[in-house]
Amino acid sequence: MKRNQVKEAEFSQSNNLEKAVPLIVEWYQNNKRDLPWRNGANAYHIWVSEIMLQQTRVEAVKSYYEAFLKAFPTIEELANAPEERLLKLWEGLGYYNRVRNMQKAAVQIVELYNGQMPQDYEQIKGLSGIGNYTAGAISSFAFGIPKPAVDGNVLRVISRFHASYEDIMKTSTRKHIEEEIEGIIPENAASDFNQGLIELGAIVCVPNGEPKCDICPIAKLCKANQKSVQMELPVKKKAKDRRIEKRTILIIKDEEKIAIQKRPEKGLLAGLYEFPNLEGHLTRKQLIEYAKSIGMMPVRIKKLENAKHIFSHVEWHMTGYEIIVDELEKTCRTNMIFADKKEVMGKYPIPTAFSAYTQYALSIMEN
DNA sequence: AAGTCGTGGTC
DNA sequence: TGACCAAGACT
Repeated sequence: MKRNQVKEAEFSQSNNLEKAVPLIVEWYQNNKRDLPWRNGANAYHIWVSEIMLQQTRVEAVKSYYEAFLKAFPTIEELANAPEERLLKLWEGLGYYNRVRNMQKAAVQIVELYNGQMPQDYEQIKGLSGIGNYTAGAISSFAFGIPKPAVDGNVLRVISRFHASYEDIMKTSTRKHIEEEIEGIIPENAASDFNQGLIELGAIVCVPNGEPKCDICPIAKLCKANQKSVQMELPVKKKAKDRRIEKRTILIIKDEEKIAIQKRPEKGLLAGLYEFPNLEGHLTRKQLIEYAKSIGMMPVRIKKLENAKHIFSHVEWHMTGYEIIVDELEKTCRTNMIFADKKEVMGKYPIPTAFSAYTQYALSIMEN
């Protein structure tokens, strides 16, 4: 296709989407959900919500959002928080680098922008953990800056709107859609338009099951609706298979405390805490061998239930043992930490992956 | 460009 | 049950 024909095609598509703009804005103003982060337009609050919402459902975010802002009411307080406290507040939300990057950005904001979110798209995008989508969301939601905020909802809505079979996982597809939106985003309603597009994807042009075209404000303009191909779209290359890892989890306990340890600073669940664990499914014999090697004095060993945890790209198939030892802290030659029940619950961030064993550990500890 | 990085809901 | 999916960013 020649250059002028490409331009013409883009123009005719944009022209059609342009007709939808006022419909989306009006629909959003009349149909938006009442969500905690939609009270006012506080840039910090919007930022926190957008980071939490990345790859995460609204219902899961709500309670974390409230607790996080209560703990850190200002960007400066976030910048000064101990990492362990941050991670404890993020415990169970997943993608823990999000909160570490958010703190890095908070430090940048304190040092460069006097503790206030800059009101400039490029400066916002320059902050840690803020990519194209989140920069556009903060810029437009908080400040009305007319930049696109293209997330998974928008990709789905637009690819259906044009009945486009471009793979939405490709960088090039997202770029095309961002450019198209940049061309038609209304200067005086950037926030409502961007949020409307997202909200439309969230509650009308839904990802699971049949989209609700009967209540969609732009159904008449939608190519997928006209051609009845909504369920085929968007096109998304399927994820590759997960690898399986076998692990043996150890609940090592003396009369009052349980052993935990800090995970490495990089990689899966970086910087969080875990129960000591070993690769593979160990036999009782191997376990006793291991206990001896670190100077542990096992009094009793009990096999625990198996558990499985599924991550995006790996599965843990776990088995566990409870090991009762004598004088834990005096005999163990490791970097383990010995925590009481209160500390396991309220201080150390322990990911959900271990939940079966965390529950068991808590059940056998005294208050 | 493709792999990494969590968890819980849905069909 | 298992596969897919969710307001992505980083390397």
